[in-house]
Amino acid sequence: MKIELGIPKGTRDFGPEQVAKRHYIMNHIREVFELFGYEPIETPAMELLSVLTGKYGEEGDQLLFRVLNSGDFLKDVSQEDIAKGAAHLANVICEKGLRYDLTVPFARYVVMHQHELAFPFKRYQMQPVWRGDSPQKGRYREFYQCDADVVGTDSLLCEAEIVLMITEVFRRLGIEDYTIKINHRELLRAMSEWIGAAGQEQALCVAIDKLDKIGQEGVVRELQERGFAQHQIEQLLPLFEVNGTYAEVLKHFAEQMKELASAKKAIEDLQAIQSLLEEASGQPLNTFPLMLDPTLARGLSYYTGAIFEVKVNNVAIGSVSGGGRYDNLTGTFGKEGLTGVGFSFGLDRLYDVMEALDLFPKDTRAGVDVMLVHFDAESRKGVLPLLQRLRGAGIKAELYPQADKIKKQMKYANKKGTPWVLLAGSEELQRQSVQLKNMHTGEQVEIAVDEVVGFLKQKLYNR
RNA sequence: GAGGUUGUAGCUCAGUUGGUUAGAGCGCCAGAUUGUGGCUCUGGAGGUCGCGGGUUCGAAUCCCGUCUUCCUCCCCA
Repeated sequence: MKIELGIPKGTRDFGPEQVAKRHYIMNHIREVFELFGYEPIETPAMELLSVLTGKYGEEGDQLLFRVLNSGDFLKDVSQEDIAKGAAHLANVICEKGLRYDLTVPFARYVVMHQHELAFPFKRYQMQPVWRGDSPQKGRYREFYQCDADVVGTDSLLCEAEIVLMITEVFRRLGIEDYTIKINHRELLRAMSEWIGAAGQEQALCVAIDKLDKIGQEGVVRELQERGFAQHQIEQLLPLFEVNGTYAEVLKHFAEQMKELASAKKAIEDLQAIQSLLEEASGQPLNTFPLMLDPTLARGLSYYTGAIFEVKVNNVAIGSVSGGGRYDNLTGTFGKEGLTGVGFSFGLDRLYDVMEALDLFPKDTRAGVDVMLVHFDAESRKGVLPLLQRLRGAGIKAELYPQADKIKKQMKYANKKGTPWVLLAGSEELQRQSVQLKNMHTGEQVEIAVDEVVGFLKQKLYNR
């Protein structure tokens, strides 16, 4: 019987080469997170739907993958439930779902473990998340987020350090041309108040967020469709023509909206972030690729303060990182008064960016340094002690396991990109020596068994 | 959720207005080279043309459905 092979839509397999590259990115991110004092945690792939729902806005809830209850999931279903439709029924027969991001599970974790934690609590987390939207470029149904959050402090130093972490990770990865966009939810609120549309900032955000995609005319049309009056739109438009440096944009808004409390809060925060960033780094703000973008909105509904998004320039992939401050995410889990801020790298998009810009080093693959070829049972036995000596010395080594022809063994090593091959037949073993062949250059030397470790160490580490 | 696109050998793709036995390159296997990969030469294996139905004497080709791929919108990492 032949079964149909495949993997679910929007998921992918990763081969050794891809995994090596993914680890390369994750290792750099991990190092930077730890450098800034964040500690790792992990949480389950599944969360209770009661934890997940209602945190991501309406759209987000629809993109949740639900997990069917085990056993007889129909036993408590009534005709009434069925009549109420699929959306209702899903809540009856599913009580678990795959996590949609790492921030909400983190908030849940903090509340559940609050007595064990030292606040401010700084954690990082690199795990897959799942979203049920249709796959396309840079968009997957299963992808990894590399998330760093701190809860229990409203210090804007955290925001400044997020900028520092982003720039440090990008520096290490070799990504040079990128933009960190920053905005503030209160500034968006101020804008909606300013045009007399208080409470409609959600609709406003969705429309103006598209400015760079559909242009000003498109945004006007979008705003009209969403029920904004002509005079409101006209009042709004000049705000987006403001461009210039972070400080200039900030100054513009400070002058325009000084009488609004919401604007005041946003402006104070953004100014504080600027000076903290300058003080922490010892560099003026213009050395950072930071842009104050009043049209940046971000859909996740739990953000309340500064929001971030990072875009790599000249690569057609969506944002590779995003985040922001959320004032009361733990409140819904019963722990009031905890404010948090965090951000996340999208590993898979970073991977796509690195690939597009050809930024991966050539030797990320985790193969062995040397493969031992054997000729027969006798020579295999003779070479086995050497295998362990190599490994003992920290040299990655393997012995081709079965009795195939030399040609086939060599081919195997070549295909895996193994840089060195060690051959030892009865003649060499009798002389207490082996043949070492460099697979890149084709050069081969005969060398005493006792000198192999030293020789390879020198060749491998003194390049 | 809306629109478009793709599917033929392991991979990348040809395949004419529907017409004999569906092709190429790369890869794979074997040999040239019985203790040496990568280059070269020779030979070989490998396909239910995504799946289901329909039109036709005849379908990879036309029609319908379905799944899948990739892309755009929405939204996001």
